[in-house]
Amino acid sequence: MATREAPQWSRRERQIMEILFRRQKASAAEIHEDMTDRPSYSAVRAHLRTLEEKGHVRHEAEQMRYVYAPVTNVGRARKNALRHLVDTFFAGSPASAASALLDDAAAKISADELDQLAQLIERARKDGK
Amino acid sequence: MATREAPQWSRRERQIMEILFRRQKASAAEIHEDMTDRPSYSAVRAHLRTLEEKGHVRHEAEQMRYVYAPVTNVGRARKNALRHLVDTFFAGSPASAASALLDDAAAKISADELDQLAQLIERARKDGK
DNA sequence: GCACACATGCTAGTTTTCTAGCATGCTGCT
DNA sequence: AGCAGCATGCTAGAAAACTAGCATGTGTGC
Repeated sequence: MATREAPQWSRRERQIMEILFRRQKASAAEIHEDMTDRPSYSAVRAHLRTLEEKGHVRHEAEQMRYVYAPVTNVGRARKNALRHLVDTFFAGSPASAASALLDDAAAKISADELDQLAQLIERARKDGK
Repeated sequence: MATREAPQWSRRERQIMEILFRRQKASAAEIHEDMTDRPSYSAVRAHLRTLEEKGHVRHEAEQMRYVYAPVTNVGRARKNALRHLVDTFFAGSPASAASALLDDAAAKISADELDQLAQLIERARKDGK
């Protein structure tokens, strides 16, 4: 178990997909701007085209330009990403991952958010019983 | 802000690095076995060699064979990976990520772990004040 | 000593990824 | 109409990734 599959995307494709996941949708120009390590605009468009051919991305025409979005449901992608990260870095334990999250960024979590998390834990406790 | 850089590793390299992060260290043969989508053993070794040249991996001789390990401190890699995931999928909010973690896998978190998490939250609350 | 098992070093070819540039079409302005 | 600005479609070449196979070295058992 826990064997690894080759990532489905190439370097650039992955970079583009992540931008799309973050922005939900974006034009080729926006994606291009979002990259530090910027290839030509043309190259980005070409990648979008191949991503579309492979079925990872779709586009809509929005007043004269295309706006791209991931085909995969974002929630599902999120879960996959989480699971993958938990597997590779936290020996499959979501609890360790959560605790790393809390630990590292404690300062940045608001009181409200802490309350919400506490509630979640409370609920999990009850479900578990 | 939140611009994206091209991933530092190629497909295969990434796959290999993740196996190494998960196992901490492994021989070429072990890495090879860990892949579903298996290239030749030789190819794996070649990748390890280039990863080593690029400084991502180091090896030690351990009774006649090489055992490879990531050069990056695993803790640091973990944090990077978390930050990256939080940025791309949770709009930079560690709290949302943590809550997704708890939510999704609630069933799998033991009572003890829940207690620990609750403690962490408690502590974060106090620090915040 | 010799063959076998199993390890690494290296090289060269194939495949995929990545890229730029040009052709083209549409819109709005003068 | 003619032109500028900005969009897409496409193609072909460059660069990087990926791979296999052979050469080689070193212990182990017969």
